[in-house]
Formats: sequence, structure tokens, C-alpha cells
Amino acid sequence: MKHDLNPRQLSAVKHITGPCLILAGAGSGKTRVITQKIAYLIKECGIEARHIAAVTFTNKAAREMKTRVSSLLDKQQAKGLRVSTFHTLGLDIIRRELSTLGYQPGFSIYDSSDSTALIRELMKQAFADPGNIAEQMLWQISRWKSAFVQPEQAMQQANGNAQLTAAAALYEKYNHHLKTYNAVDFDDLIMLPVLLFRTHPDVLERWQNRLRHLLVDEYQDTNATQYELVKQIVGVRGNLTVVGDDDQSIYAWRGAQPENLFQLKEDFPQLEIIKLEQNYRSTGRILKVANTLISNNPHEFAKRLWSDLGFGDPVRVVRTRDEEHEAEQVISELNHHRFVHRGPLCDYAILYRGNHQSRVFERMLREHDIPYYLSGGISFFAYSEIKDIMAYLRLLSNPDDDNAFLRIVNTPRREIGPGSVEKLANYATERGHSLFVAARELGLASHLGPRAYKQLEHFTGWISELAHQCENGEPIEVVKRLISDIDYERWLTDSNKDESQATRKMNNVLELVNWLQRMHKGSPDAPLSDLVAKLTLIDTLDNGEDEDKGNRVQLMTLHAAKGLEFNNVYLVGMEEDLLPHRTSIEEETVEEERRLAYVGITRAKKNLTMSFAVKRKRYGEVIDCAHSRFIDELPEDDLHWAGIGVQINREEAQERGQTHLANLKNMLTAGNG
DNA sequence: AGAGTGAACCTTTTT
DNA sequence: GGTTCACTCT
Repeated sequence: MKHDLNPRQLSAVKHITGPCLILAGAGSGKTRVITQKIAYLIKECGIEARHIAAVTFTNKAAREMKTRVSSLLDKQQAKGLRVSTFHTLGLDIIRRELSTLGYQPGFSIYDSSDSTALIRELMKQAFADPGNIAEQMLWQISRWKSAFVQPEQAMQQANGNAQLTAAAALYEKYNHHLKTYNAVDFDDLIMLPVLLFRTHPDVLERWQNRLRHLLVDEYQDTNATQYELVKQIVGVRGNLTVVGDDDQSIYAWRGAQPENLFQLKEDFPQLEIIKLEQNYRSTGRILKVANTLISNNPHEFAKRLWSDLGFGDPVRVVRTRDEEHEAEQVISELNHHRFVHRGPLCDYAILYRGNHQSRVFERMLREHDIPYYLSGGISFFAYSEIKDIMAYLRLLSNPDDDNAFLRIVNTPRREIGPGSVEKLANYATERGHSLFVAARELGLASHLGPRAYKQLEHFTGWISELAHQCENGEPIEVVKRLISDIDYERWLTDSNKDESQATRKMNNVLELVNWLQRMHKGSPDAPLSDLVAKLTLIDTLDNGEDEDKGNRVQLMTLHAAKGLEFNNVYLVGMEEDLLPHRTSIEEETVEEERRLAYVGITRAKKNLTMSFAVKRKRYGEVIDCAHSRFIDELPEDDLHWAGIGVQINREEAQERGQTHLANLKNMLTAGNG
């Protein structure tokens, strides 16, 4: 078998029975190991592809892995192979075991904005003003779900704490409502299968038999519930391959437990541990800088990355006046570099901590006519026009989805105002029916004005008709008819002042239809609800085939950059309160921020530039900034300072910031007294 | 019912 | 600085 594997990688590939932990440093070829191992299992060990599952965290990673595996196998061999995200795996389990779980076909998946809307609704009933607490509540519930804590346990754990008790009560209520809406949220996609497997050993056995070899990528990102699912599926057979790097754990904030890496030792005593320490990506200098930084964090296993790609150039550190100047410097540096080296634009990446930081760079790039590609930011599915259409599609396959109903019952306007909707809701709760079902009942007529009743009747009749049409095939035709029936294009032009805005929105809608069409071609027998469910799990609609995507500067957050590599990396906004983010400093989770910086540094193959600003606008006010403590942790000899002024140390700048703060405080106390 | 105006909040990172 | 939410006026 043809391979370009070093001895350690090879032993990881050939370890096929029993549990195996691969500690893979940045750039050590972990994806290569996983893909080669899948190919090895199929080609050399004669294991059927349908018994193998590889699980990743992002769609992007899954996509990438799929293409790389399929280049190693022919179509027949790869048939039935599962490469998916955790959430898609969970979705498939739920879909196959629907009746055991007590859900109806066509169930809805709620994304976080749907869930927030539901929470807000539920809180309105109990409290007066939900404000922005709804999101915090949802966050807490999500933490519980990812720690596999059920509502009753949450209530116990709250132990009288008012805030937590309220959240736990809400958790219970929220779950209950999701169930009656025939809906699940993101966390349920993992949690429900675990619950199911606990209570139904026969079902679990079926799945264990189906998924005999499990490979998990980015294992340090798993939460407790996901680990539970892994353990259940692997069972006594124990054919588990796990790849991870504790230094790249950057998702603890949403419940990931990097300890899961070390927990494996306890849970699987026969665990084979293989370390991959040769880096095939970066220059020696970049690795040295990265290693030095991360050595400030405590480590369970010592790991030393090395590379034989030459020592390379120093890391540049650029000091700038403000965020505007920073963008200017970075772009002109980039331009200059490109002029000298003549590389493609996609070799350049600008990485930052928070999405909002992209703004200045976007503007500057546009001014210089440099094409860029922004990944992340607002998801396609957050657009109101997409949410509208998705709500229609959800209601079409799941009449119990009250949230979808509420969103679109009067969008576009049907003269069914809040008053009528509230009366309908009261009636529905009384009868224990969903809004849609209640709206179809004759008894409702006496509770509502004749006009509103007639409109509702018309609306539900029309939806039912479309749903019926959907069942006898051609879901795409139904979607198209739906959009033209509601004359959505007209609604967009009426409700948007700006003509171009309206056409842009309509184009988004058409894009959505295109996607549905493509998915429908891929699996012609899947009902519309399946297509909608899959769509909900996709973050963005940009397909890999975008024409000039290959030649644009890449802009993304550090989180989004994980797993990628670029010849030239600009790590911008290297400032206290920004790269160790302020809340992380307050919550004493700076170690995770350090790993974030580490991830950023190790994305670079040849060239790394860090930049920071001395002043920066925040909430419209200019504030002093100190450069990141992480810069001080780097080996001085490998840094090349540039930019304005002489080099000043961090303490000095910080002192300035503190006197500023003290002045403010004085002003406040003076004002009070 | 819907549009238009102010106030308050905010910015971590995502399936 | 920008967005979202609630209130008020037409």
C-alpha cells in the first residue's frame, strides 16, 4: 500500500484492534493518519466500509476528510462509509429510532436563535421582562445538556441558588415544550441518543454492530455527553481511534473537556498511546516560538514538536497607532510581500480573536481592491429571509412546530395580528393542541373575529394542501410554489426601502432553493423534512466550488482557523483584553487563550506577523491598549520588532492604562459625593 | 397595523 | 459604533 508515513504514523495506522490514542501535535499529519487508517481498514483488513465511522466537529473537517478518503478508495469500496460530524451522527440515530424516542416523523431541529425565541416565550409566562437573560438561560441549559445533566439533577445541583434554580425549572419546561413541538435542539442531537442507548440495550447493540470501528478527530473538543456516546458505541469491542492535541483545546467554554483525552487511560486500560511530534508544516523558527509560548501552560504529557523544513525568518511584531493604522500596516505589508513573492492571495490569512475585528480589515481590503474571503460571521441561516422560508418548510413537515407557526403566520401580512394570535394560542393551550391543529378546528370560530378566522382557515388550508403535495413527490416544486404563492419577492420589496437590499435577500432565497434542489438530487427519496434537517446543521452555504475562492485573502477567527494552514499568517490584535480576552482574564482561563494564540501561530508555514495597536476604539471611545502578555512570553531572539515608536514594555503601557482607570474612578466618586 | 424614533445593551469563540 | 427592542405616533 502506497503511503508517505513516518514510523509512528504507520504504527497508528496499523493498530486496528483495541483503543488507540494518537496525540498529534499541530501539523503532524493527523488527517493523513485518519484517512490512511480508514483506507487500510478497508483495503488491507477487508473490513466493510459501512462498519466504519469517522466523526469530526465541523462540517468543513468532515467534508475535507471525505474528499481525502475517497481519493484513496474507489467508489465501491467507500460505499456506506460514514464520515460526519457528531451532530449529524446523532441526527441519523434519532431519525432511525424515532418511534422509540417518541417523536413524530418530520421533527424540527431548533438552532440557537429558535431556542432563544422559545426560552423568551416561556419566560414571558413566568416573569415580566425577559430582557437578554434568555440567552444566558439557554447557555446554562446547553451546558447542562453537554455535561449530561438532566433537569432533575440540575435542580439538585442548583441547591437553592436562585439563578440556577430558575434555570433548572426553565430547563424542564423548555424540554417539555420542545417535545410537544416535535422538535429537538442542537444538544439534543447528542443527548437523546445517549439517553436512548441507556434505556434500550437492544437498540444500542444494533448500533454497536453497525459501527464497529470508530475514529474521532479533535478529541480534545468532546464534551461529557459526546464522550458518553463514544463509549456506548465502542462498547466492549473497543475499536476506537482517537486523535487529539490538548494544546489545541479551545472549546472548553462550551463544555468541551480536554481531560477526556486522559480519561481514556482509565476507561480503556489496554489503551495504546502514540505521539506524533514531527511537524510537516512550519519552519523551525515558528515552531520554536509556538513551543516556547505553550510551555507556559501545564502539561499532562510532554510533547516536543520539531521540523526539518529549515529555520526560517524571524517572527515580525508590528506596533501600530490604532486599529485603523494596524489594518493599513498589515495590508501594505501583505501587498509588498505579494509583490516580491508573487504568490496567490489565498496564501495569506488574517486571524483575529473576535468576529467584530474583521470590519476594519474588510474595509481596508476593499479600498485596496484586494479580494478577500470572510469565513464565519453571521451564518447564512441567521438572515431573516432564510429564517422565514425555513419556518415555512418546517411547518410543512411538522405541523406541531408552534415556533415556526408564530414566525410566519403573519409574514407576509395576512391580517392575522397579535391579538388574533393570542386568542388562538389561548384556545390551543386549553385544548392541548398545537397552534396549527387548533387553527383548523371549528370550535375556534366562536373565539375569534370572523375575518381573522377566515384568514386563518385559508392559511392552514393552503399549508395542508402543500404538505399533501409534498408527500407525493417533487418537494422542490412545492417549495417553489410556496414562495410564489406568498409572493415573497413582493413582500421583500415592500418591506425593504432599498431596492438592492430586497434583491439581495431574494437572491439568498433562490440560493436556498438551489441548495435544496442539489440535496434532492443527491438523495431523491428523502422527504423534505430530511433535507431541511440537514440544512439546519450546515453553517454556511458556500460550497467548495466557488470560482475565485482560490485566490482571496482569508479572514477568520482563530477558532475558525483550527485545522487550516497558510504560508503567511497575520495574527492581529495581539493585545491584553483582546487576545487574552478580558473575560478570560477575569475568569482566570488565560490558559485557553494561550492555546488560542498557539493555534494561531502554528497555522503559519513560512511567515508569521503579529500586530497590535496602542490605542483602539471601543464602543466609540478611544482607549489605551497594552500589547499581549503572550508576546512577552516569546523568545526575544526570534522576534523582529517593527512599526511606530521605540519598543516599550508592557508594564509601562499597563501603568498608563491604570492611571487612566484611576482617573475615571476619581471622577465617579467625586460625582457621587 | 406599521413605521419611525430613542434607549440600552453590547462583543468572545460555534454545532 | 452599531444593533436590537420597546414605545409612540400616524
